[in-house]
Amino acid sequence: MYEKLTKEFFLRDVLEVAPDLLGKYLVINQKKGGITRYLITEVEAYRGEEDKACHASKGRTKRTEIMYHEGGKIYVYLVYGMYWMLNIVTGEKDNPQAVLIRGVKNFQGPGILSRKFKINGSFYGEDLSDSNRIWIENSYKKSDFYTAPRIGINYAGDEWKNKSWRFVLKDE
DNA sequence: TCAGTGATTAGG
DNA sequence: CTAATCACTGAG
Repeated sequence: MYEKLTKEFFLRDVLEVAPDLLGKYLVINQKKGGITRYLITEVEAYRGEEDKACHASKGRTKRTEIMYHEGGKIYVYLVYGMYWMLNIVTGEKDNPQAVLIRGVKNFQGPGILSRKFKINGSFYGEDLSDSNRIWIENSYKKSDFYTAPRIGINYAGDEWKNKSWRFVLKDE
């Protein structure tokens, strides 16, 4: 049986946690349909107030508050009036970072992923190591991945737009 | 390519 | 209160 990841896993820097999440399992427990596991295939890192693509670059607000907590919590928000984005807060307290779950096996795209899993605002702040409806499980397979620029952040300016902070699992 | 869609944010 | 913005998707 796989092990649920504990808080320590998420307390590291987002650039360590993000690639480490590839090949692990996102586990969703829905009342109807029961427990399902999905292989994480694509993620992006958003790192600190200086990262112009990170929501925390605009400082601490009600929405970004959770990113200032210590790692292991869920950060969700609605974009374009339709799509919930699923993020995992990483790093130490007062160091705003998060990993966007951009794709799982058979479900590429963060919007449709959340629609399928019925992720919504009620997941905001949920603790991944202490939740009965969403968590991450370890896997022992070696994950080969490549990196690429993040998507949908043209507003961030060249320096941040061009960083290869998107991590994609190979051969999936 | 481009519009739908509504929470969030800054500003008056 | 107003108006702009937006870590997306699916249709054409």
